[in-house]
Amino acid sequence: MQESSERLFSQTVEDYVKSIYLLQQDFGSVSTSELAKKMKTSPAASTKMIKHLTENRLAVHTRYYGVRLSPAGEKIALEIIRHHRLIELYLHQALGYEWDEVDAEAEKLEHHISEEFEARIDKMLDYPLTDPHGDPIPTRDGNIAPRRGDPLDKSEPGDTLIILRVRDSNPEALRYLSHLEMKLGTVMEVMEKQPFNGPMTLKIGEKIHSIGRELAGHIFVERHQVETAV
Amino acid sequence: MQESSERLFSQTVEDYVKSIYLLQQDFGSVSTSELAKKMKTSPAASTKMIKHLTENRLAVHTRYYGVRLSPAGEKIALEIIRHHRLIELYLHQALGYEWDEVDAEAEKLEHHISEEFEARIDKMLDYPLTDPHGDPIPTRDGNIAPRRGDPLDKSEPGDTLIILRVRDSNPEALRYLSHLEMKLGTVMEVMEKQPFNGPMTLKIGEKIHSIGRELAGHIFVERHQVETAV
DNA sequence: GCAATAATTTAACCAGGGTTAAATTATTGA
DNA sequence: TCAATAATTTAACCCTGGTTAAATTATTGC
Repeated sequence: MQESSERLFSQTVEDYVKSIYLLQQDFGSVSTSELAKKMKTSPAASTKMIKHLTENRLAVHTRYYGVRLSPAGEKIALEIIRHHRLIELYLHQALGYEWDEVDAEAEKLEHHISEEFEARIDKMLDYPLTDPHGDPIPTRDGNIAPRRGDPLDKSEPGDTLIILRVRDSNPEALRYLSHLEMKLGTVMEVMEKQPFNGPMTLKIGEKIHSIGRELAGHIFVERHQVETAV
Repeated sequence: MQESSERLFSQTVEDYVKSIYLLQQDFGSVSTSELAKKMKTSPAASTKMIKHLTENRLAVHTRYYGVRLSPAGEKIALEIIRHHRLIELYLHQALGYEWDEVDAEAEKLEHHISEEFEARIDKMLDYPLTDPHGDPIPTRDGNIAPRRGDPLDKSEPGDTLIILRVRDSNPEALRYLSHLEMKLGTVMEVMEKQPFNGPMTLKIGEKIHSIGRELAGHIFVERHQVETAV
């Protein structure tokens, strides 16, 4: 297919750059095999693309070590991520998608909307700051707020917490969380934390739930200020 | 890039099939060069794709004569056209796009929406029958109503007409028509038709407008039944 | 310190969808 | 009818983004 007239880099390049961005924010730099795994291709394909990105000054690579985006690469990543998160929120707010359904749809659309479309949904959503999973939406000029919250599995019994963000990677997990009434803004108290990486017991409203440590690591929380009477 | 898991044919194939459909509805069968022109590629590329479509039983080709879609090809074309026209209408109704802006945006999105998305906007628009240019929207099971209206340049002075459909191909023309208050449903009377392919004079409300014969050929109308008192 | 293992890179290849140039077939007008 | 022209097809090529297999480099355990 012929490349769109207004796009500078192919959809494939956009996808790789976005993936590097998301991986490097957790690990600083990204290995060939991590990238290959995320892109569902062979390490050889990953190596080739890294070379290509480096030649186009979108990334900096240290052989046998890893890759990082250059400022130019980061700019592109943030544009795509902005599209992705705006679309996710739009699907949720305007079309009634659940938070576990938005990622897959946004994944396809993010490369194909115009600046016009971006501007219109941004306005319609009243210039939102976060997507349906609590991730920050980059601004049009390429700024992004830090991700909020600490992993729930680091909290201790007695803590009263509010959910600020969840990992968007696993739709099943998201559906399970909805089912437990755990959503953005939900307030809960940590009751117990079983040893040997065992489950955590949480009090949500009047209900008690128990969730595994791994799932807890996908939920990001902050201490909740208990409201005080005047 | 890797092909999407749920799509059977590439976006390029989808685009060619759609173009063949649109061309063949005017001319019965489509020549290599017509197709190449529409796709903005070389005739050689067009020939190759025609061969590919034929091998995949999406089209039937007679060498040095032309190509037609098979029923399977037509089915794919109608799916894409359904996407296209639903998206156009959605952009118009839900996001305030003008009728001259919707085509370009829909052109890109039509290949990347899910069945889910299609179903949701279809419902939101209350199962519409036509797009913002008056073209019929195919049903989900692949039926399509005939295109309505006859070209305005075939009408004669004295005719009272209603606009049912316009060619969507030229955004500038569409903008010009809006500017003259000529939209779907607009009623007008033909006052004059200059000889030698000269302009037509039209009465719209209390205003008189004159438009060229070629533009008139892009407007499709039907005799308007004058409302009679009870 | 070095052999075994794991990760990375290179090499050789493939398919899709483009290109231009040359060859072929149809069509048309004298 | 037949030469000139126009359209179409074929051939040879390119680029992107994949693959697998082989070669190279790092890392780790003894």
